[in-house]
Amino acid sequence: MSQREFRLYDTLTRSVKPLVLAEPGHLRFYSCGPTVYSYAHIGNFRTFLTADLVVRTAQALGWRVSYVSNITDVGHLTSDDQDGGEDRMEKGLKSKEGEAFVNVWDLADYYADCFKEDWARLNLRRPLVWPRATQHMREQILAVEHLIERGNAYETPTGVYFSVASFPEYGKLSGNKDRENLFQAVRNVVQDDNKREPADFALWKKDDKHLMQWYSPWGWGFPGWHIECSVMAMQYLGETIDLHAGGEDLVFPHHECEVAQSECLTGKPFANHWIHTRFLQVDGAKMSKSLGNFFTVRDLVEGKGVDPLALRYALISVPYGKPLNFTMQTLRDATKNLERYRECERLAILALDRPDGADTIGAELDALFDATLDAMCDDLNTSVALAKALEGTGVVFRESASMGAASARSALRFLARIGDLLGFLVPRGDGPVETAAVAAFEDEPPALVIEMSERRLEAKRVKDFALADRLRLEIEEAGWEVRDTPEGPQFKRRMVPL
RNA sequence: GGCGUCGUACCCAAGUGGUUAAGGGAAGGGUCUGCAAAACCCUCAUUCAGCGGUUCGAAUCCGCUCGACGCCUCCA
Repeated sequence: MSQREFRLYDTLTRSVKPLVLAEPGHLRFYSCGPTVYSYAHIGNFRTFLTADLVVRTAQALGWRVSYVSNITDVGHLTSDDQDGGEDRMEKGLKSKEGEAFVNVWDLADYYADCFKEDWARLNLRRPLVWPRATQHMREQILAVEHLIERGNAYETPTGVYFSVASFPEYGKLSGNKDRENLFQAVRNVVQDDNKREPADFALWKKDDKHLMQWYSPWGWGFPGWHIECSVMAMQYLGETIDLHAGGEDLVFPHHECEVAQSECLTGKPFANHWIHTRFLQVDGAKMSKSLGNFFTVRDLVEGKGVDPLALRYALISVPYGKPLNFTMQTLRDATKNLERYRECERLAILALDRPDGADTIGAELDALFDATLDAMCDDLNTSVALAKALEGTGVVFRESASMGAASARSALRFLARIGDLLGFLVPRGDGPVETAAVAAFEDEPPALVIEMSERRLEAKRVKDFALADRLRLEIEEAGWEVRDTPEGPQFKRRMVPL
């Protein structure tokens, strides 16, 4: 369909290079998802949005996409670790919010459901599967057995460990190649004297006291953190995948360890291309609960009345490879732009009823869509993509007064394509974002507001403008804005001051 | 200690060797409007943290200085 190359920065080779598919036209893509011990925050979602934009761009190129995004529901602790490490799921259960759950399984299910809800709110594409670690225990145990058979892993009194020395390429992804540095880097984590090398990491932890445990050839216990992704990626996508994604923190140790395990299991490259999303900051600092700058999607949407699609727009406004400093101003800017698209769409829909006329904007809009897609293919340059897409609204607005139905159809087609590619526009009447929060921005105002509006219209008719203005203020106090248009009053939910 | 990123207007931000330094937000002026809102038009960096260097030519390459930040530890 398209001759375009999809270029992405590759962590492994530290360069921007075209995404090469093992099977032409079919992208096999694995993205590391969250651990469901609490609500996912907007930083998590920045990473998932990167994956979403990869999927959308690939689809715009006409590729078939096999997209897998896991859910980690085993609470790996300070993982490779000593017994003092605290399990995150367990910690979640002991926390204040955790009191509501009967056990860690219940907790995991709850947070996984919330995660999917937030996923839908931000209009992320659903993956082919959402595999969960607990549902692939057998495969993980088999993988560990194979690694022992191949001499890449060994059993100790506390578990089964991967021998880093058995895989000379260990460190190729993160650059942690230097032995001394590597030992230095892991010095605090690894305090198991039975390990052959400090950098060796756990494939299986023996623990018959753990809240989540399974029976294995090594007795009761639970799997190491890294093995689940190796196993699930290979199960759903094959031994070599085209692209693997995650947050920048996962480069080491998680992805480094995935590479080691997977390549020792198959003797083949695990992933041909790796992308990592930079962390999001809030008000210039790392997001943390203690700084009070920690946001979840639901905090913003339910708590502050933020339009989830505006949140999406804000979160993709800076390319994934650069840090994004999220502020309320970011959100305001995004909201403003999104409103512009919605107004643009409204005018185009109105123009649909006019005579056809000549399509005066179709070609220009097609070119702008191409420019937008080009930007996305250039290492997901969302800043440029957003700029090009927004130019399209200007084209439509300039024509809007004289626009015939033919042009209107082109405008709507453009908006639909941009919506597909960037995901912040949802086709009317369509339901991928099936939440009340989104609906709230499109629904009718309450009867009281309608009634005030009618009184205001009457006041305007009799030219009692003082009364009309007073009524407008009252409507605003009720949380709505009125705009007078040739088609009658338009209502818009008043933006919550951020 | 190791690895890495960034510093462009009031704010966000593109641009990484060569026409007038994208775009958005905010701000100011104008058109339109009973007034607004939306939309449209105009204005808004001789300059890219600072200092040197390379080059015919640098925001873009090199060096130093200053400043901000991330990872290496559970983390997206």
